[in-house]
Amino acid sequence: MGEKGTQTRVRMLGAAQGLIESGGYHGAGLNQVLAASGAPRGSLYFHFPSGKDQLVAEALERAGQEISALVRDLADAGPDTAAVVGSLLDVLADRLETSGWSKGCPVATVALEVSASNETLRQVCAEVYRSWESALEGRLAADGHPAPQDTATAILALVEGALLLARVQRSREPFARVARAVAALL
Amino acid sequence: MGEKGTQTRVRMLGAAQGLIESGGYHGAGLNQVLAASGAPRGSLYFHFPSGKDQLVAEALERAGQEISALVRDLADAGPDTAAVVGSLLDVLADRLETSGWSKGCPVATVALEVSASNETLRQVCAEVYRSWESALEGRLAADGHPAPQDTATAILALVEGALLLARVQRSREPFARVARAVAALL
DNA sequence: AAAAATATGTAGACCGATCTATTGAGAAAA
DNA sequence: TTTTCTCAATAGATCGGTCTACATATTTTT
Repeated sequence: MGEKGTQTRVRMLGAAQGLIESGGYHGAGLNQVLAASGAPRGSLYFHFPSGKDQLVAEALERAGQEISALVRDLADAGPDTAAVVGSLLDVLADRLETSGWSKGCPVATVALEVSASNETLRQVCAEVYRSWESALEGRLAADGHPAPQDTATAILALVEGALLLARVQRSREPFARVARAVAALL
Repeated sequence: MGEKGTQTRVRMLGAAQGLIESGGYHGAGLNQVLAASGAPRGSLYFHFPSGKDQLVAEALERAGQEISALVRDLADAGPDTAAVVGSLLDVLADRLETSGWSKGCPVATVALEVSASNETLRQVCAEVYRSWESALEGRLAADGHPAPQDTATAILALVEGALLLARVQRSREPFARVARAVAALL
């Protein structure tokens, strides 16, 4: 794989990631991905021989790793779990608002869209959530928290719920309320 | 509106509701709605002159009212909020599992799909969530709970998060964990 | 070092399928 | 008879995917 090839590939993945995040699987039409990345149609099937599903799967994995890295960074920096989750909510709320309420959870939309119709992509999404959950659980266990597994799942559910509600209502309010609830929970 | 007309209309709404719930906006193709309801193409545009968006909007409102009624019934029956939320989670988990992991939140998928591209439907979804939230808040306030607003939003976020995670992972486990977290929260 | 051969990408025309929407004739109900 | 509603044919756009020709590197051969 030459230099130019990788560049095009990365551009296409980035374009797909952005479109998926704001409009899900069906919101990321191949024509739009191509237009956004400036690549012609043939290049897509050169770099992603299995077509759209392969492109979407790789874009989801990339997005998943980005959030994982974010959680890891915050987890290393924060004094305790409560502070970590607090700043995670802040970062996500900022990201959502500054994007014009279009960038919420990068996998939730696809997860719900395809969970009943595309087993491969469903598993990709499940794996992403699993990795986030275990990152949270690790930090909770390190803090000596009782029931780290239950709490990690609950925090993930709260964050996903907040992302959904805030996006639909176009308001940071759900984040603020959830943050206070998390403080009470931990 | 005659008897036969209403029947067709209701059948179409029901078909749309089911398809939307398992595959979202794009999962509910008009051909599928028509096939599932046994109605011809022309009838759809007779009963829903504004086309697909009107059909989807009414289906979402119907689904919203069904869940509102469920929450209201449970809220009237349960001894306290913790018990109410517990049985709500049970009912939703049963519904999800028995449907083959296809019936989660009836509005979440559409909400995420269209929140950046269809202002009308976005507002319909926002209104549905608002009504559920206020139903929860009412029960919390009646129980004399401190910060009923924060807690209602947090519970709704938890429930939505659990529906998402359980559906993607095809497991009741997220419900069980969230239920224990809710018990700790209340 | 020059030339030939091979691998790596680019480029867009084109295909069948599917999508939502429109139309108008005619059956059923009031 | 007039309104209500059904029914299928059809339109036009867009979808994901395939195909072949072409350009640009990289390697091999002479």
